[in-house]
Parts: sequence; structure tokens; C-alpha cells
Amino acid sequence: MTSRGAGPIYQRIADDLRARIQSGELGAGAKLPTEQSLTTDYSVTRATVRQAMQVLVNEGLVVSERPRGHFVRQIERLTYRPQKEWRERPLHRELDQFMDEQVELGRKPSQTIAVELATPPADVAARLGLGETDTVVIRKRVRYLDGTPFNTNDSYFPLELVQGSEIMHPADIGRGANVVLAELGAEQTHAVDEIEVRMPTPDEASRLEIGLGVPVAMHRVTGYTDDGRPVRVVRNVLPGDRHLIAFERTRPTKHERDTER
Amino acid sequence: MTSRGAGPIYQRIADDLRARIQSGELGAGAKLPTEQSLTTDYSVTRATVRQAMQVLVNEGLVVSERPRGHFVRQIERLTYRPQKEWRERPLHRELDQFMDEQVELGRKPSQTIAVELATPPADVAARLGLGETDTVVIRKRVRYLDGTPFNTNDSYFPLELVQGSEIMHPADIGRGANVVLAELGAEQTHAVDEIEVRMPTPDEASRLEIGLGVPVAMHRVTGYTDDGRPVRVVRNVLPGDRHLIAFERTRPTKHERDTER
DNA sequence: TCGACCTCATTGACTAGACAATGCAGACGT
DNA sequence: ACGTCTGCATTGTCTAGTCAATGAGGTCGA
Repeated sequence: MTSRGAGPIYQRIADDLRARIQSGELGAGAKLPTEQSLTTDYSVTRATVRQAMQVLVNEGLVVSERPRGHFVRQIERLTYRPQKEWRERPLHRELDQFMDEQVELGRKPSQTIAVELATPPADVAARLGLGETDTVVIRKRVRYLDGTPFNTNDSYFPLELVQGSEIMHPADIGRGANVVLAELGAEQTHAVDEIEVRMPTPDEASRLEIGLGVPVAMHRVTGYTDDGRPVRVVRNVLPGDRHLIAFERTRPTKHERDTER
Repeated sequence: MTSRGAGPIYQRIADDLRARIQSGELGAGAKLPTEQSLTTDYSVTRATVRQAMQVLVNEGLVVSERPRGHFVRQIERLTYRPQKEWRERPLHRELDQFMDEQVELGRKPSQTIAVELATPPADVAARLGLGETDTVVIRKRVRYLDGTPFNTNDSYFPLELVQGSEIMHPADIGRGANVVLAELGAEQTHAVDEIEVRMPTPDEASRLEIGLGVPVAMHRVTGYTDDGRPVRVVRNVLPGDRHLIAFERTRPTKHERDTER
């Protein structure tokens, strides 16, 4: 049974299990052999078996549900389309564009909103052209789908811009924060999207209730007005096992290409 | 010294070290205390200390360089702009658009190219509208910067489309594979970009020489001709610690919005 | 019938060791 | 001065255990 090959024993055990998962023998949601049974199968101590399990957990292939056992993780990704923010208007007043899409798939969305005044983190300060001692208004949102956290969505606005507006109220803004910004004379016509891939910080992991082996994408949007002034930064944190980020491109015409920049 | 707080000891050790890293006390590249010294600091066995280290390694904060010690990982991300593929023409014949950008920053790029004929993986087959028994031409590339692997770039083409063309030759195509496709009557005017975030498979990890705790982004591009026929799928695997994916958007005019789709 | 309690299989946390592998630095020889 | 060799600090792998925590399922009593 012990498949030959170089390397430490725990790697071989992990390789065997991984192969059984990828071959479909252990399908999504299936229960893996118990640590105990693997110790006898491979004639090693439980510590070694646990090391093998750790490998698979860190790869995101397996989750441990103590004390029921280890299970093959099932991954279901929903498509997240940053571009749609500007393409479609929400159908349901009380939800934003992202959630809207999910309602039609029969899911039950909800969200929590909190508003804070604070100094911006370095990346946000740099993009809004502020110093780190300036104050920003932060709207922190956690979006849920069928009761489990789905992603977080923190928007940062310069205080002076949104002072006293609806944006500072910790309730959903039916028509969207962007519309409110436009009413304040800061309509956005241009945006820069940045995506950073990394493991979650412990805060993020607890806010999103994600387990070990799940990386996140940090999708940062900086919105600019027509005259190039940054007026909004959004940081979306998307757990990797629940999202597929999608966007589309059309080839610019020759004229557009030549006049670019 | 043992900072109080709930949870297992190894978490507290990890928390302490993480705090020292984030506060800047242990800057990028700094050496962490040895496992031995931590065992005495916290009065635990080395197994417990190792568990704490494992946490930080899995978070991508720390790398182990055996047997020199554990070090704070230094992350330097280069900006990757999927949209530029269609916006600018390469300046250097022998390099593609992505590498081109890096040359100007004084880096030394290189790449390896291999061409294979095989059946497509499921995701590619679905997007090209092929069965899993059809044959595709795969151009596999690994791009290096200053000698270390930077990302992989695997392009899939339907065999019948590129049969006998330059695309099947395992050498760099100066004018770009897209130009060759256009010459074959399959000019792409539309593309769908998808980004999936996950931990690397063991192959990917070895191909890209990435350590534990580094997630990857899989950037998949499907290119379509004017009449909606998919002619190319590219799978780029980007290690999270070396890439920042960026793209830009301009708000569509009212007319464009109303006539969309 | 239904809640309270108990048992048990299983994973989590930790101790106390042993030996292997490997860069690095310093000693040594030519 | 320069290559080689050797010792050593440090991490990697593994054994052999103990006790804790917890969800699930079954027992029992009202």
C-alpha cells in the first residue's frame, strides 16, 4: 500500500490521499480515513499521520470537522463581476448590485453595516492622496449568503467630502453610495481595480469565518472623478473558495489604441 | 512574557511573533528567534514551538531557510495588467508584453517554452466548446525574472485551427500568438477574464518554486472572434506574493449602458 | 414523546525524547 | 592565498505516549 517514491513518509501519505481525492474516489464532502486507521495502514505514529493531514488542509483540499473526522472540502464559487457596478442598476432597492445577482439564484442575502471615523491604512491614504493623520469615513460591510459570511466590503471616503451626508449613516443606501457621491458633486467616471492575493490575516479569517488553507483576494477599487480626483477607495476581501472574479474586455478600435493615454 | 489570552499556547506564541512582525520590530528579512530559544522563553517543548512557526508559515508571514532559521518573508509585488495585452505593442521583438514592462525596470527576463498536444482539462474544454477527447495544442511557458520563476502561462488552441502554423513551434513568436491567430482568420475582438484564488497544486508549487503559505491566482482568459467563436484559452498562474493584478474601468456613457447586451 | 444524560469515537494539544539533513564558519593543509 | 574538510547550530522527521474537547448517537426517566 505504501506507494514508493522519495521524500518523507508524511508526504507519501498526503500524496496517496491527494491522488484518491483527485481521482474522484473520495469525492467532495467524503470522509477521509481516520487518523487511527492510517497509523495502522502505514505503520507510523499518529503524529506522522497528522502531519500528512496538515499538508492537505493547508492545500485547501481537506477540512477538519472535529471530532467527526476529516472531509474533502467542497468548493462552490460564485461569480463576482467588478464591472457590473457600472453596467446595471439594482432591481431590489434594499440590496446592492452584488447581492442582487444572488437573489435570483434563490439565495438569502443579508448584511451588516458599521460606520467608523478613523485614520486610513497606508494603502488607502496613498490612493486618496491623504496623510496618515487625516480622517476618513469608513463604511464596513459584511455580506452574508444563506447565513454564512461571504465577503467584506470596506469603503473609505475623505471626511470633508461626505461630512453630514447619508454615507455617514450606518444603514443601507438604497440608491448606492456612488449616487450619493455624485449628488455631492463627486461623480466617478473612472476606476482603478487592483487585486492582491494572500492568506487572510487573523481578523479577516474570523470576520469571514474561513478555515485554514483558504486564501483571499483583496480587491481594491479607487474611484476618480472626471478631473482625476480620487474620492473613494473600496477594499473587498473575497475568500478564494467562494469567489470567481470575472470581467470582460473588448478590443479597442485602432483609433482608440492610437490615442490612448 | 507569555502574553495572556485564551487559546492554545502555540497560538499565543504565534500571536506574539506576529505582533512583533507587524509592529516592525522584526522587519522584512529579519531572523526570528530560534526554536530552541523559544522553548526556554515559553517553557514548552520544541513540538509546540514548531506548531507556532507552522501557523506563521501558513499565513505567508514567515519562511524557513533550513538550517539557517526562520525569517520574515519579504514581499515585493509587480503589477500585472491583463488589459495591456491589447493596448500596447511590444517594443522588444523577442519578448512579450508582460516581460517588456519589466525590462524597463532593469530586470532580466527569460522564459522557457514547450509545446504539447493533449486533451484539454475540463475547464478549458468547456470554454473552447470541445469534448474532453478532442485534441488541443498547448503552449506552456514559464517566465523568469532575474532567474527566479515568476509566473506560468499555458495557452490552449483547438488543433484544427492552428495545425501546421507557427504556434506549434516551441520558440517565441515575435509578433505574438494573437497576431498569428489573426492571420489564420481568427482575430480576437473580445475576451473574458476569470480569476480564481487558491493554494497551488504540488506541480504548480514546484514549477514556480513557491514555498508554503503562498497562494496563487489563476487568471484564465478566453478569447473570442468577432462572431463569438472561442479560439484561445490562456491559463496564467500567478504566485500571490509576486503579483498585483491591476485593471482600469471608465464609466460607460448613458447610451452604452442602455444598449448593453 | 421528548428532554437530560452518558458513552464513545475522533481530533486537538502537548510532553520528552532521538536521529537526519544541511548551510556556514572556522580550522587546516598545501 | 586558496581550496578542503570538519564541527556545529538549526531545522526537519519521527516515535511513543497522555490528557482534553466535542459532536453524535444511544439510554433512560418522566
